[in-house]
Amino acid sequence: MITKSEKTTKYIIETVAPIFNQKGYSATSMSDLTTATGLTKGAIYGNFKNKEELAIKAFYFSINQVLKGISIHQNKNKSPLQKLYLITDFYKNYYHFSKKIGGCPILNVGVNEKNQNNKLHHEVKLIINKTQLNIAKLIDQGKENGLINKNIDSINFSRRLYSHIQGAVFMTYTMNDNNYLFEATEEMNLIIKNELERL
Amino acid sequence: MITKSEKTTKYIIETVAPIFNQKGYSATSMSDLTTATGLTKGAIYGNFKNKEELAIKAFYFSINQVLKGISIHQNKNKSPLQKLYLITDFYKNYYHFSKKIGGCPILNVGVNEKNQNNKLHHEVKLIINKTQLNIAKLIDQGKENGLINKNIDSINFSRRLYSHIQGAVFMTYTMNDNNYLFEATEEMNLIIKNELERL
DNA sequence: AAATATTTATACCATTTGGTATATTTTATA
DNA sequence: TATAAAATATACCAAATGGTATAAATATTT
Repeated sequence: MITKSEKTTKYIIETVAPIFNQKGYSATSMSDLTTATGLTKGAIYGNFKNKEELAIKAFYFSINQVLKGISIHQNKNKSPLQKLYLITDFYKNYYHFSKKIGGCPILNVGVNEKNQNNKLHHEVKLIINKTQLNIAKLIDQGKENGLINKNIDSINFSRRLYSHIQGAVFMTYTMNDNNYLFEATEEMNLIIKNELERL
Repeated sequence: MITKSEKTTKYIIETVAPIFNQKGYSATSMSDLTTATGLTKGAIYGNFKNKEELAIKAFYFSINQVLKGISIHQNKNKSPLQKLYLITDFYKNYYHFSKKIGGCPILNVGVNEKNQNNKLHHEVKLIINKTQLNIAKLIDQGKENGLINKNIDSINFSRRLYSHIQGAVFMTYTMNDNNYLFEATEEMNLIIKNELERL
């Protein structure tokens, strides 16, 4: 059964996540959260230990939105090689996608919480490592299927790809210019084709 | 003649710049600044209109440290093509370099002040545009010298290069792993060689 | 429907925030 | 060295900060 507080807990997290994502942990005040939710501090502190706990849960909510988005997009094809292309394709629309959740949580928390909130920053590192490993796994599967060049260092390629993507995300956001993501997608697709694909 | 306040003004900016760079504008408090400088609020507000004005001057100080670093490094060679390689080479040591000034001011302000301090965010956009234009100019000079392929779209290539660099800067900082910058430098050098250089 | 448990609102707390008016000290000028 | 000017320190301000104790209201159970 779903209790009342479970519902409000969920409601708070969902309403608050984009705010934390936009402003960062320390720049987001409790009053930001009460006005956004329409609730009082009593309600918030009744469901969360403190601001930090709420921020971490909100971060996980935002991250899951992104991961779900990627996952759904990837399911459009079963081939591991095509799944790689679907990743770069997902990021083509990432500016529009992530705007709805207050920006890219990985970029924002990665930069904002470095030397600030260590717990949050720890979480973002875990997510990045996990994502990179998933990409590397795809490459390994492609090798087994004979679609991807066996000489490729999977984890190294995955790191390069991820770094490339995040660079374009940063530029697109900072310059408010979608083209960085478009250009990077094209470039990455070429790299995948030239370096990964087995002729 | 150099007045007393000009000296303290400079001292304040230099001491305070890495703090703003690390923590961001809103997370840096006046008390952070007084304890770091050993001065009182009276001294600071005697030399700066408010926290924002100081933050902007501090940002410019940090940025100039980076631009100076690049400039000095570039002066090692006169060829525009070699100057491009010297840019990527500069970023090989950028983690160590920028740590001394509290991180990469472009990355930090670009992300931190998006939707926060508009003045600061405006400044970072100007710097990025300026830097990208400078890279494009180098490419154009290389074309004139006959060293660089004339079919290259200079500004497009410059944007890609810059995006690539910032991605590696983000990853290196967030993951506390220098290798992202090393790997990106290698990759960029190859791209320059394969796409830009005229055989 | 009454009693109990859960959830939310209210009112408060000490501390910190950015900023200012003024007193004090330090520096430059006469 | 006395005096004027500039720079810094002190003491304060209202507003906002994260957090809490408790009262009120809402659900749940009996």
